[in-house]
Amino acid sequence: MYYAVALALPRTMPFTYSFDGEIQTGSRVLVPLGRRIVTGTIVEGGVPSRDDAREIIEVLDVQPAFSETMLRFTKWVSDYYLCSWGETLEAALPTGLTPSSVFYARLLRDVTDDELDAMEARAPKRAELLSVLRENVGPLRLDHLQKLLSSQSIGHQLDVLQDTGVIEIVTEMEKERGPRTIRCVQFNADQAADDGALKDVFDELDRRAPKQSLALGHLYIAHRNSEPPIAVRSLCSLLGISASVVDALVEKGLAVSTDVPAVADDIPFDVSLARTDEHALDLTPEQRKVIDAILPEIDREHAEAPYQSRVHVLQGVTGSGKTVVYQRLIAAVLEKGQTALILVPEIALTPQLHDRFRRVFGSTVALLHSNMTVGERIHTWRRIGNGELTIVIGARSGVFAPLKNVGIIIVDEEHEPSYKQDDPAPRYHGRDAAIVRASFERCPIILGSATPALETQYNVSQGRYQMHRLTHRADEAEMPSISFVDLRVERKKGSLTGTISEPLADAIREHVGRKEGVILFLNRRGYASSLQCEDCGTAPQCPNCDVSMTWHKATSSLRCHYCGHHEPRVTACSTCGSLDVGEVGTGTQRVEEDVREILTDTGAVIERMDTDTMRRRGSHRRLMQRFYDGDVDLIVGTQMITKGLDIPRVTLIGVINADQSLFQSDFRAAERTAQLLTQVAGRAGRHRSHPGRVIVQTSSPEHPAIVASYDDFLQLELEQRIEAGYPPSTRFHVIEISGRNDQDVEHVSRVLDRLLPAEHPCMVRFRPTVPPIARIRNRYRRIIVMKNVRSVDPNGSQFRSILVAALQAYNETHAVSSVRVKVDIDASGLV
DNA sequence: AGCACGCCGACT
DNA sequence: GTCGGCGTGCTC
Repeated sequence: MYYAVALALPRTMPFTYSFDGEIQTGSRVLVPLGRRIVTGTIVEGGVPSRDDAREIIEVLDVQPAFSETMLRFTKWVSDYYLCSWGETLEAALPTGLTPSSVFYARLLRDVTDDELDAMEARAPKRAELLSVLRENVGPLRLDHLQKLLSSQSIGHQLDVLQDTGVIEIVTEMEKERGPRTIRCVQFNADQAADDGALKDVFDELDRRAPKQSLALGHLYIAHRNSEPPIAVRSLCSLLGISASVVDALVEKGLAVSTDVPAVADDIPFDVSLARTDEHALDLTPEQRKVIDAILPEIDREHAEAPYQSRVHVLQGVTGSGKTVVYQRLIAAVLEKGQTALILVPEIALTPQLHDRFRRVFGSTVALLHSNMTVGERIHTWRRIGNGELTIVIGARSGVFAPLKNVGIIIVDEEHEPSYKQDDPAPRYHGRDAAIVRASFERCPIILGSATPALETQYNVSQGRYQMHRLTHRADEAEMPSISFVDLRVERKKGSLTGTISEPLADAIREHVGRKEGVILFLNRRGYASSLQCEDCGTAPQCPNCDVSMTWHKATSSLRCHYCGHHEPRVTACSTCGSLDVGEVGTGTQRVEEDVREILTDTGAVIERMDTDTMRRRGSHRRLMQRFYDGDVDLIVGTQMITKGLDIPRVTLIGVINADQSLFQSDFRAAERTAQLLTQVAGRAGRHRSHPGRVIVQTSSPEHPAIVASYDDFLQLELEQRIEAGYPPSTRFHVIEISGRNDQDVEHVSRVLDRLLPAEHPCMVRFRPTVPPIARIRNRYRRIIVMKNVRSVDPNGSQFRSILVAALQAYNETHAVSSVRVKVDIDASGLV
């Protein structure tokens, strides 16, 4: 029997393998690939035979990892975003469920010092390899060995050593890691059968090993009270004993130890930041209306005519109670025995959301996020697959959660750019993929946001999506008052304290003086400033990328955001040698210093929140807690601050420079700016007793993205986009060509330029250009921008066949492997 | 994507 | 001979 197996190789069709037996479609299998062993997925059985077909080594699943629906869905993603099916299937599986082979080197005999010395002269590399291997006891992983020798390739040396019989290469499979476990102990119940024997045991222990007696006594009482096994660590710290005491009890058979899966996401957050028992809360009339509109789609009978999945948009101002609407609808879905999928942009930043769902739905809520360990993720994924967990809250990749019988999908903050994946294939959009999944699942989908994306708003106006609005805050708090400070005027007056104008400074003092919470928001991508020579204007550049490096004062280092390169502070300008190198630009660190100056001697506690300070697990949550409790007066932060922040104490929000995200060479810059400002303003003034205030500093107080209402802005922006031929009137795609050698890259860009038709009614295509960042990670770049005109080519099929034909022609006849060609469908706009 | 294979130039 | 540094082509 021959099977089509999808492998995570770029632009390849599934491979054919043989197997003596039946395997269900969607199962993961281990197959040989060259000299490696990799995990693939059975996508079809009973395919035509091939002479060169090799045999499937092992079937990894009893129950297929992918359902029929998920196979069709992942196939759609691969076709739409132009990658191989195997790449999408790999992205859909948690890391760790796609084991592959690992190679080890093992020393076969002793190597003497003399032998090594002799080798040193002729083959230094080989000698070094052997000596490293000799130092280590046992086999050494080849990738580890390569790192130890800091070498690109050690293949040749290994071959020679293997041929001469000094070493052997062992192949092993990566072991699949289970969930993180905690070692627990409990009393061995068999011992309790006979009270007399038990007493003897304790008497003996009291004489010989009092600590063991103490521990056993504790375990015995726990056992009598039918308590669950206790963690060894807790027992030890409780009784002040060491783990060896417990080991001894286990050794004697008096106690049993078990490994219990640890639950990762139970970092307690004990304040109920909002309503505690929201499920019992009365709904506002607006909420009621939305629920009533969507509920019939959930309550419909299966027997009814095939249901066409509907897309609902829920536009609700901050605090209008979107979450409650989600919860009510999900409750209805669960009642029918179905499951629910919730996508959020960045889970690590929205712990409250999880708390709120946990409170209502208990332990059936699964969280999938990047901070989980491999084991935790696998454990959760399995429990979702077997129906133990019925509600999934996940980031972008959560769209691939193995839920069965999905009854509703919710994409919260649907406008967030982070839903678009851009580096490893598939370069999919989480929201758009979710809409497609909903249609495969035949269930309704809700796109929620206070500031819907322009595309979404456009689809509403075209009648494709159904709009629902929540215009009032559920807590009946008033909307904050917004005022603008013209930075141009303030600058002329000379009234700025660094980055902060006098009106904002006054407001900060006033609100902090009243012990109310203040947030200062910096809306720029990135978070640090850079250095610049004051004589010639040169800024230190990254050696690998054509960008200026950012200046991190705390570590006194320069860093590149694109490749991660970092180096210590430069003392002199690399171009003119001047020693006057100063800081430019505004980062949170800079703003923090300015605030400290303004609040000197007030004893105010000021904290910073950006990717730098929030790297550690749980630090975001802890800072929020302190802010909530009033232990922190003011937070300076980046966009991160707009997420999941729900703190009544906050009565003043200052936007340091609203223009900073406005003038970027990207067609979504204005939209993003308007969204950020609307979102951040919504964070103020949560209670009637504390009216909120928002102060926006800007140099363009006339720009609609800054001063207009969000809905008005969308209207204006839509006209401009249509005029310029940008989404939503077109689909925006980018081909990126990159490589080490600029000439090769240039050559390939010309080849592609030739292969793609210059003109076609269904598209507007640009000639290859050098992007604003001409080099990243030492690779030179070109881009070809293409706009697929929707009015001519409604479903994009015309454009698709043109593009696929060009790429195929390139790969078959012109491909240069030193140059990489990547296609970004529905690109974000940042090139 | 990995990885082997082959070719070249440098060094010894 | 050794070694590193590419570019090229293949993996059922």
